[in-house]
Amino acid sequence: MGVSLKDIAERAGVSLATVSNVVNGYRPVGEHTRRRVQQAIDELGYSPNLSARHLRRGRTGLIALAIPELNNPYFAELAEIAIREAAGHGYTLVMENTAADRQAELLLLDGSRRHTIDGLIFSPVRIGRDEVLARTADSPLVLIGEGVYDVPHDHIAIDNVAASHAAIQHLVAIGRRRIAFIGAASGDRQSAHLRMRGYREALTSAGLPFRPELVARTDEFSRREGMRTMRDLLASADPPDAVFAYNDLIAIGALRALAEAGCRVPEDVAVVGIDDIEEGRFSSPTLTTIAPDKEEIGRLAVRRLVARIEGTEVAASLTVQTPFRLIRRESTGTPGS
Amino acid sequence: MGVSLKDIAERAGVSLATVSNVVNGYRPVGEHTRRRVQQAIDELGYSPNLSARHLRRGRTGLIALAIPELNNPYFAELAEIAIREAAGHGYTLVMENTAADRQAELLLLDGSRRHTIDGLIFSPVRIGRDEVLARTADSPLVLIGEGVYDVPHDHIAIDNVAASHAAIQHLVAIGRRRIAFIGAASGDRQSAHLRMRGYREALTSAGLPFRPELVARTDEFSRREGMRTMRDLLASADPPDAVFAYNDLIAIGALRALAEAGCRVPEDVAVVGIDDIEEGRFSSPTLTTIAPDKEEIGRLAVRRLVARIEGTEVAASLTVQTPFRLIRRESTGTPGS
DNA sequence: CACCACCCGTATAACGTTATAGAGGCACGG
DNA sequence: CCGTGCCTCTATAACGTTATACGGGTGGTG
Repeated sequence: MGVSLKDIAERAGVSLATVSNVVNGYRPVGEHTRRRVQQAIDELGYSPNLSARHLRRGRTGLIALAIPELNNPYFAELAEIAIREAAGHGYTLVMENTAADRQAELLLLDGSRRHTIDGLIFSPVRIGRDEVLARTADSPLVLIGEGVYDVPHDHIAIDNVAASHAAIQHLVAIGRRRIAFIGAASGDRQSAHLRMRGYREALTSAGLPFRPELVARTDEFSRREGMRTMRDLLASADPPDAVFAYNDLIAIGALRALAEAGCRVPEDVAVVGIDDIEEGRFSSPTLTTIAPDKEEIGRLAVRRLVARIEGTEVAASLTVQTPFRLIRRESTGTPGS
Repeated sequence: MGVSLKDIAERAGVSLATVSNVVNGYRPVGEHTRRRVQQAIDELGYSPNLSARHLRRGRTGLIALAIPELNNPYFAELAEIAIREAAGHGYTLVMENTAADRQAELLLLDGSRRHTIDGLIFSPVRIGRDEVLARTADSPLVLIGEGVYDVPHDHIAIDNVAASHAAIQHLVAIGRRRIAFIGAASGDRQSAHLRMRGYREALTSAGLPFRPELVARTDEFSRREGMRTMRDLLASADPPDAVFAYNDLIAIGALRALAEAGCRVPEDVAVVGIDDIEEGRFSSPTLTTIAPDKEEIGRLAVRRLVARIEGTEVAASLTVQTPFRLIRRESTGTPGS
């Protein structure tokens, strides 16, 4: 069915290798023959068979982006950026959904795609340093998001502890004293621990007490869980006057619970999230958030992975902390008002 | 680097072909040798090289899902379903973002992935029947979303006209008379025309006049545009008492504009969208919407594509209309209140 | 004029699979 | 005892590329 190099070669009256060289520009080809070959290519509508190319080259041209949930707009936005960047480097990006499942993460880390992909960009949730070190697959790995350190792989993340500090400081600055944290998690969710640590440290440095009853644990980082836990907090003996949420989705769930309970935001309860998803710019009230530089994270992750795959980058593994900034919106009171 | 069939064959003391047969189960293999081969596979940790397999089989194992925007939660949710379904059939799904750009759509439809993918699931925005008919690529194509008809390809969509009817009927039923439509579009956006037609027809059958000044055109189907156009409508001489939006994103933008203007929803203005994205279940107010069966659309699209690829399905092309239902939420007043 | 260097092009061997044709052994019926 | 057929297994030819080694001209140089 397809037009192959052979067809082009016959038509142009040259050898296979020459056509290949015209296509790849790997070796110089004389002006005259190049013309003829190019013309044959155009006429027959040739495009290379990637399976064959990849077989020969030992690469597949595919890279995977493994994220815990596609439905989380943060990851959808990140994926869009990564797909674009990958295409720019001649790679196709495939998405892998780990659903924040430990088994799925282990499988992916170490093999399920072993011969399918040239490299992996991975946002781990459930696994840590030991599991990453135990990996046997030999394709390059770039980690995104915090939680795993001191491993021989490139790593791109924001400083979660510092981000939490910024959020809490902002809430303190607008006069809040009883600041809750929604999104603490059980054992293996590393980044939840880091954001929690930042929360706790920032409270201390602001001279505020840490109150365990103001920390809400969630099973997942979803709107639903944000709503559920916010309701619980409101029903407690001494409800908070501010909420710092693990991410924007939880924050939006919290906003919903607050609206249902008839609480005014930010007057009664102020809310801050992390991620700066588009949704938070249009919610009522709009959501104050810590905005990571998604563009930078997505592009950098792809670039470093590609560099490793192609052997351009041989330096030791690198950890990059990308910048973030606080974006004030209505949920903590706009600067003007 | 990789372990190949050859390595397994040597270790197990059998031929290449036998190992291949054990792996694929294509031909029966004796119990004894099967054991030995399987053991060798386990010991050496073999996994097949997909590039080679695909080259040989003439298929890549990749299918593409081309959508206008990954950032639109509707498509993100659909993508997640399709990825899962594809994996279940042994295919890897790659996402293609057309950004609702005509050139990008044409390119994709007809070649950019010609040798990369076995089939394409396509949600066209800018192209119509003629362009689809002019396609030269020979891989199967499944269309999703409305707008292109009478082409020799499977096609899965909801009935946009009927969906619009349902939305308008609901608004009429709760007593609205001045119903606006946000999301009309210029020339080539087929589904916008269909939803607009349903809007117009439903008005007529409800005995309401069609008022051009209540139709708002948007450049894209985004929250931002929903907000902008809603503002314009509110500023007009005789603002609407209800809004039917092309999709939930626009509806959410409209909700935001209404909130900023101090309008009560649904008392002053009721709002209905289409898509049933998660976001609309947590917005304030929650959003009444027409819910397509995304699970069905995503799964069916993949299944039919795979059937075409593998030649299982040889029947003439089929158009399937998947069900939808109206979900009443706060933005049109809950049934109880 | 012989030699080397160079440029442009060719022939060919991989890459790891799978499908096809066929070889060897064994049982069975004639 | 031989042909026939089945059941396992093997040898091998593709699939479409790219990389390597090589050949045949041309021009410059000693």
